[in-house]
Amino acid sequence: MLNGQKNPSQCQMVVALNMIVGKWKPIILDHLLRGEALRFNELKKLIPDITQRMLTMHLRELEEQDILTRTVYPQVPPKVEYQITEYGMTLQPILTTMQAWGAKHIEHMKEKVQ
Amino acid sequence: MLNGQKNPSQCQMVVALNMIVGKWKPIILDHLLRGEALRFNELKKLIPDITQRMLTMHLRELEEQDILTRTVYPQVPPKVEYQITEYGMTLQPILTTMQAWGAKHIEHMKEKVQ
DNA sequence: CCCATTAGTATCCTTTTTGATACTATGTTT
DNA sequence: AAACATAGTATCAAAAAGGATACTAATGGG
Repeated sequence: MLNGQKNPSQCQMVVALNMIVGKWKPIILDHLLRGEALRFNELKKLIPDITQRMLTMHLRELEEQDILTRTVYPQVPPKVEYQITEYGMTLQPILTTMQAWGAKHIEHMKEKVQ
Repeated sequence: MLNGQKNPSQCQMVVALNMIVGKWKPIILDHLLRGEALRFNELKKLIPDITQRMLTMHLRELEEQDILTRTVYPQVPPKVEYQITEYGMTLQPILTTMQAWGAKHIEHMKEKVQ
């Protein structure tokens, strides 16, 4: 399972992990994985506590990694749409697996407390 | 898929993610998921570039989350063994899914460069 | 008595990540 | 002419993560 363990960034798991780590990235991905294009401000409203700066940064990183597309409509005021790519959709199994595990883990923690 | 999106830490995906993020955590988990108990120094040798500090910190976090057990043998020099728990084993699907995706992504990146 | 061994701690420092806040461009509307 | 809307930047500050290095305890062996 491990390859290149000298530097973690050569490890296949870590390569995958790096696509989804970032304080708000899984949440952004989750919204976009529903398939519809979303404007910057729509995402901002869906994720109220994110700062514009972090939203921009995460979106730019995901764009650079072919996970989403950024489409600028030459209008004023500006309109910019973000949409998941086909390649980005391949991340779905990772997020789904994590979501299922996370749900169970929340139960696990409740038991521990009692 | 999203629940509690106000604070990312309430999101099920993020809960799962938090178990495996940390520079060396997936690598530690990968070694322990093979099932055998490993001593501190054995892990250190398997992961040469990790510092003792980070190894200790990651192991303690994983222990606290019921992912592994820490067994101290009262000997001198000390012997401490770390072993994955049954609960920790349930992380396997996440890591396997990520590993498969990571492998494909490395190919994807190669194509992009050429 | 001194050294080696193991599994750590303690301290300080650097890097990375995230946050707060203010600012910008530019057409449209009032 | 001023205000508004959108999608950002820029700058500085704070917090979190990680790294470097030195130190420790206890005992067995030489």
